[in-house]
Amino acid sequence: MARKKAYIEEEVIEKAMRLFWRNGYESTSMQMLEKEMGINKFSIYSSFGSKHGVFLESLKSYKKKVNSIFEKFKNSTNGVEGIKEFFYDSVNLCYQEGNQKGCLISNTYNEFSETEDDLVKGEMTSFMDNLKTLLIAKLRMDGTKDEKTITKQANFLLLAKHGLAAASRVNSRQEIEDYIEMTFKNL
Amino acid sequence: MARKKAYIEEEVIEKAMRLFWRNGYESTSMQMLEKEMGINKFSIYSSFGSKHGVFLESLKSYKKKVNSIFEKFKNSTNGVEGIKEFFYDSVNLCYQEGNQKGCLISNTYNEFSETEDDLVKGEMTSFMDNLKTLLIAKLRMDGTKDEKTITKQANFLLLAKHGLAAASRVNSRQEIEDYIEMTFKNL
DNA sequence: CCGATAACTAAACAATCGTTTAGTTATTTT
DNA sequence: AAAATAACTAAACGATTGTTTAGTTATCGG
Repeated sequence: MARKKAYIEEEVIEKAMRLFWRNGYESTSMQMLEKEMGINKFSIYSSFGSKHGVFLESLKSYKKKVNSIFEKFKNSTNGVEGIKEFFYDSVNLCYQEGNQKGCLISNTYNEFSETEDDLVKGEMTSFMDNLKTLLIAKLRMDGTKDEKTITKQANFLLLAKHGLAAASRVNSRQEIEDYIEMTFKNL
Repeated sequence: MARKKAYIEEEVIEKAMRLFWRNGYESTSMQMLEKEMGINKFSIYSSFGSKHGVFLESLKSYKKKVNSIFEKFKNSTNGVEGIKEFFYDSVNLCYQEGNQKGCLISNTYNEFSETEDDLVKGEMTSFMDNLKTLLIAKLRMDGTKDEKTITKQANFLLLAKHGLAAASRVNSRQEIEDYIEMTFKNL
């Protein structure tokens, strides 16, 4: 052993994540990352290998935030009402600290949809698949719908969720909440 | 007068627009524009001044496409049913030529939301304002709703439209159409 | 306390970014 | 046909991109 790291990797990734969240991948430069993370380029590269590596770790860091919301959602036994609560929780994350950065997952989905970055894309699709499975499970809870409407409503909600995330970059929180209410009025 | 231009500005901008539509502003380089537009950097700069100028013209070119859809929408006397048709028309544009590039306006809205580019942002907000005015006018047509619900439904539809545009980058056309049907089921 | 080693600083890397400029080619007008 | 002029080609611009590397500093185990 020799000299110790003067930073904690989890902490600097959290900061990097916030930068990517706000600006996206392409518009965030190593220079900006250096400044925001508070460490030298060398340290960034020795810890995460590349800018791409920093981004991948940032995605994981964001997913941790989302996971606690997912966990609550998973444990809910309220059916459709539970989905609605989950939507509210997700929106709250988008407006954290008064910011309007949208959802990092959705932002990334959009930015990378025309690329061939399989690593990032893999993270995206696995996320969406998990969400869909969860939605279907919750929709089944009410016990009144047939499988066909459940599939349809799950797709609907998945798309609404993605739309919400996109809209939370440009719409006010009030508009978003109105939208959620309207969406769940007849499910 | 001397030598004539070997290209038509409208035509090369149409090509540039398709590139921005697919990749966004930041990820599209002058090199790519040269290749796609089929003209030299010099010609691009002498015609449009800068990359930013090319983008602004591209936005206008896209708006022309949208305007024909708007025009039809404007002339519709079908109220909510007319809005639904408008949504379908808009989605068709997003899936033009079998592509899945979303809507250039929405894509731009997302990409530029954290910038301070007032020119681009101006184009965006004016677009959204026009759409909202139109939506309200159409919602009034049915004559059964009070102003409060009209405002609420207009906001809802505006957000749904934006969400649809975002989703059309990653979702299948069938999913999008299901979403539209579900959205209009109770308006 | 000393040699080993890992983390740091800072400078440089090649490549690419958007932009400009010098030099050549083609068209128009006199 | 010659002079004028605008559009072309192509090379270079400085700045910035992501990445690497050489040299220094700090901390560890022996």
